[in-house]
Amino acid sequence: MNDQLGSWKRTHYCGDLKAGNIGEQVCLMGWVQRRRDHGGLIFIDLRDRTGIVQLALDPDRDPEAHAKADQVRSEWVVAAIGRVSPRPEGMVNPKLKTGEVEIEVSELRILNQAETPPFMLDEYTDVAENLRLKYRYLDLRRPAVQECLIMRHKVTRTVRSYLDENGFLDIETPVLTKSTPEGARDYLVPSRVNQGTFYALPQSPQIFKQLLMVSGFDRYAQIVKCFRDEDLRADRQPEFTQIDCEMSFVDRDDVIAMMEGMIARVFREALGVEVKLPMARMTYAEALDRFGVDNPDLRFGLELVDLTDIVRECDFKVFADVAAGGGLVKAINVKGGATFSRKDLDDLTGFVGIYGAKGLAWVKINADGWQSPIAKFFKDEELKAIEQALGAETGDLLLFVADKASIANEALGRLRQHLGHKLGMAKKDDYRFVWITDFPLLEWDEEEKRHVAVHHPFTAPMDEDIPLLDSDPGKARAKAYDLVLNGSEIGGGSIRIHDQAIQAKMFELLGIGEEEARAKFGFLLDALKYGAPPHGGIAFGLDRLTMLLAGTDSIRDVIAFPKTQKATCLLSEAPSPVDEKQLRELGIRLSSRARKGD
RNA sequence: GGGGCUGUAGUAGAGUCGGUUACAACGCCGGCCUGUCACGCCGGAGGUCGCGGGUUCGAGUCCCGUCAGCCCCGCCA
Repeated sequence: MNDQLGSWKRTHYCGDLKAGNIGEQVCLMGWVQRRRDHGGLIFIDLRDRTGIVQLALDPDRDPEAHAKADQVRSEWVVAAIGRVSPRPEGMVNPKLKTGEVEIEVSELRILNQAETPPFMLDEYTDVAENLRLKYRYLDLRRPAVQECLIMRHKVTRTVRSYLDENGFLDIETPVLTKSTPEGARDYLVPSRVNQGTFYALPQSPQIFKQLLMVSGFDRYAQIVKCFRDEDLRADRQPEFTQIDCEMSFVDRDDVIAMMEGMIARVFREALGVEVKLPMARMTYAEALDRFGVDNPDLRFGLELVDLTDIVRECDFKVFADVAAGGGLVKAINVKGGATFSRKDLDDLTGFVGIYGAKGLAWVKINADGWQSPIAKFFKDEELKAIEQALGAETGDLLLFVADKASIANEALGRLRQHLGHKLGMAKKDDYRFVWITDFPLLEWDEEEKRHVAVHHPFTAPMDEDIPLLDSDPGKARAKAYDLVLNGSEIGGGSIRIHDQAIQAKMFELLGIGEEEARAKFGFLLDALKYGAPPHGGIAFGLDRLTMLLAGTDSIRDVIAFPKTQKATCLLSEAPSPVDEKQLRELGIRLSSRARKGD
């Protein structure tokens, strides 16, 4: 039989008690982390979200409370009244924040019992993630997991106050909205009132925040859920949260400066880390050239070197053919990498294969020259030129990828990130920010045989590239920018098109016909006719940002109730079938395949 | 859609070459213990080896399929 809370009022949190509280009468409430029964004395580690404090129950001092403590088990919910006392000589526990004190309990109430949990809620037990997710409410009791969500709270709190201080208005946008072409697959919601039609959940509030600028709100911001029905990754969930901002009468540098200030403030208040401003910047072209990717990790070197011109005339047919065919031959120098085993090199070859590279050439620089399957194809002056370009010294390992530009860059760029981490060159508490700018506006989609927007269809071209929209649209650059931290894109945005004619031109370039543009985006095109101010903005991935601040490798760690890789919730068992009646109301009939659960 | 890793008491693991009754740890239950703090000591219970099929005299172990979780490619403006 449980005790009632009665008139008891909690006076302190467990983790807050220290030597300064000695002598005070306190009332504590929480969960039993552990009970240690010495036959006579019983110790209970009482836990709440602030930490743990030790309750001491002495049978001589209070037999009734001691008898109750005898029944108590792990994860039972108890309340205790007692006196904060210093621990006896030599009994201080330095591992505990509250280790200098303990509570001499005079009265104990069992508020609720608990079944033995399916896994131990201590810091020592490693539990399979599917079990953690099924019992997420128990998993969330663990301090390490709570820490991540507390970090998330600190981020949102800081962001909200910064944006408020800078005149941003928090305005909600619809969750039931209109499906748009371009971009990710939409989550659809059937309409009961208008059978046969569907709302879409927003991939982002993009168009609505632009409309708010047209309305004259000047600065908008929202911490908002977004939905994309695409496959999951360690850093991707189907519903995720953006810090979404938009500003009027600004250009790129204004947005960047405002947002740098916000990120610096977040790092100061959430981590105590000072970020040096202004942050570094790099063009997209430079990032690709030096690092092979548009999200470079700048904590280490290992930069890509373009050898295409050096090997153009060489006898190694693979390199020469790629160079002649307009591809790239690039390499990185792994300092001291000559110790890599044959298996290491095979693994690295497999690694670049994932990104489509057909091979990975390697050279070990030994004291007596090149050790390499391809050494024999190169003349002395070519060897020298390659060594010089890469700054090669004895003991180094040179790794080459030759392929069309997109594959050579990505494969070697990913290899660089991989090796940087594997070789311990990326320190966790080293935060290297860089803005990537001057993205291309469009890229050619081979499958669909048309241009698609690199950022999104509302991104403004650079002023000087506007004429290119007619002559050579593939060459036009965008007023777009991404913020990259240690190899992760944490945010991205752009200056938007505020001119109706340019927006219409953009749709045309994307192969969206006038009629389709009208049907899908007519309300935006109309709005742009009624005095849209120049405007632009950005959105940060709150989950990814929090991951980096919390130092975890999985986005699930910073989401209270995350979904599995198959986009299911192991706790609630969503998604699930619905009643036939619900479907009838919506005018929906399932295919026989769907009914069978194929 | 594709590639890879994992799946054995409640938990996390060991289980060799296919061979007797599937191990020890933590947790759980009972007993002892008045200064522990991942307390200690003694005893006990606890198994659909993910699931289905196959090979074999014999399968946790080998083969095929399947399910689930994770990592990755594609996908994610």
